[in-house]
Amino acid sequence: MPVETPTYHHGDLPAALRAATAELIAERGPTGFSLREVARRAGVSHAAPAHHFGDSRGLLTSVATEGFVQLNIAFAEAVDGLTDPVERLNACGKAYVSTAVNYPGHFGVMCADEIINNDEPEFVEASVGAYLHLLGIMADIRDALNPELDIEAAATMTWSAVHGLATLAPGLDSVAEKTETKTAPLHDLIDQFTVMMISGFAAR
Amino acid sequence: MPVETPTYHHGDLPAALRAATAELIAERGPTGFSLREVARRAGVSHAAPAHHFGDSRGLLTSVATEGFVQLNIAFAEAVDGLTDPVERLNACGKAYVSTAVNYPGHFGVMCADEIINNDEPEFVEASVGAYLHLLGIMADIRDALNPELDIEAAATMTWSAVHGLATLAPGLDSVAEKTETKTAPLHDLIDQFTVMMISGFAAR
DNA sequence: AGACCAGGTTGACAGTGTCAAGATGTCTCC
DNA sequence: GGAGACATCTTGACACTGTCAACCTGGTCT
Repeated sequence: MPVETPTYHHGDLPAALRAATAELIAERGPTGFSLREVARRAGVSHAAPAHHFGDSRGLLTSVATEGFVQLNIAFAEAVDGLTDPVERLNACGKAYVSTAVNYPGHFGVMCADEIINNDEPEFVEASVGAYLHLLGIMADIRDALNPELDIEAAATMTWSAVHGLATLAPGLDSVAEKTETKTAPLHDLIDQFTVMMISGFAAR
Repeated sequence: MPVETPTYHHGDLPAALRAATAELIAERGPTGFSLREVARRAGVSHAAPAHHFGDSRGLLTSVATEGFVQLNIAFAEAVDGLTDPVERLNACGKAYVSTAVNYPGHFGVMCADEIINNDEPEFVEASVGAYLHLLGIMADIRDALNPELDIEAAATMTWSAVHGLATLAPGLDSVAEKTETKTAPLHDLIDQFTVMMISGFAAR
């Protein structure tokens, strides 16, 4: 996330545009996004965003980058003080889902490769950083539990599982209603998830 | 998926429109979808789709429904002849990812609650059917391995894991490139996934 | 034969992203 | 302090979009 220097006309228009974008996507989903609506909410003319972000992909990429930066912060806070790699993995899983739930607008574009410039340097740095963080935890787990663990595969599986959970989370209740079944709280699901993954990772 | 009776003007316009929609979404993603472009590809005027699907949500819902119907077929074919519940779960996981990869246009809208009418009866029937299929396998696994297994939680986790994998699959290679790591083939990942999940389900 | 209607077309409307051109405030340099 | 120079934002235009109303048109039924 680039730090924009406050400008004279508007306090910090780029930040305001990102906030409005996240808000709008949280309300209507990525397809409901509209550059003009964002400009309207930020109180500027329809062409103002172009001056900071080029086109709408640029703005969405900036929001996605901000989301990954936020995710990295959440990861760092989650593992703070934890030494046991298993606990660290669990904490990061919860942090991932929490971030997705708390920043739905950001999360909606973070993995939407179709609508962002996923080779923009700042975006690459933030997203790869998050992945490397997970990979580091996996390396610790390998060292502690199972020297033969394929850490890349384990990281991919963990990311997939948590990402899927975060993606489907908003619809889980509606499915439970239709099928007349129950849904466990997200928090508990992640705990069970971690237990399963870990027992799998340890099992060689 | 409703079976449309061939009409006199066009052979089977609804099916042609669904096919064009899936093709378009596969190319440009859900946000790149355009009703007029779909009509253009089907060789009809821009207002023709409305006659069959009401608005664009109706068309997208129909495509999503078709995707779930296809998924149910894939599930049925995958488990055909298999008696061991663990093998059935593994086969369904692969069928899920295969369907997502083979029908990217359909997959892109199947879980996109923001842009479809997810309470349309035909859609509910098809999507709930797929979930119930998974739930049935989980019940078999519970009976065979662990009577205390929470099958709803297990089903949610499995669906999340496989869905996440299917969602992230297109981007895995690009991530591997950026981080200079390796990515195992999808097929192998699912195998490892199943082993892990099963050992988790059986535990305790 | 005549009415009816599903299926499709045409034309209009407001809304969209993007581009070019103009306005306006702030900075630097002499 | 005045004058460019520049970043920032506005205005206006263009082609495109989804949706609606009005209009044809080929097939069906009584």
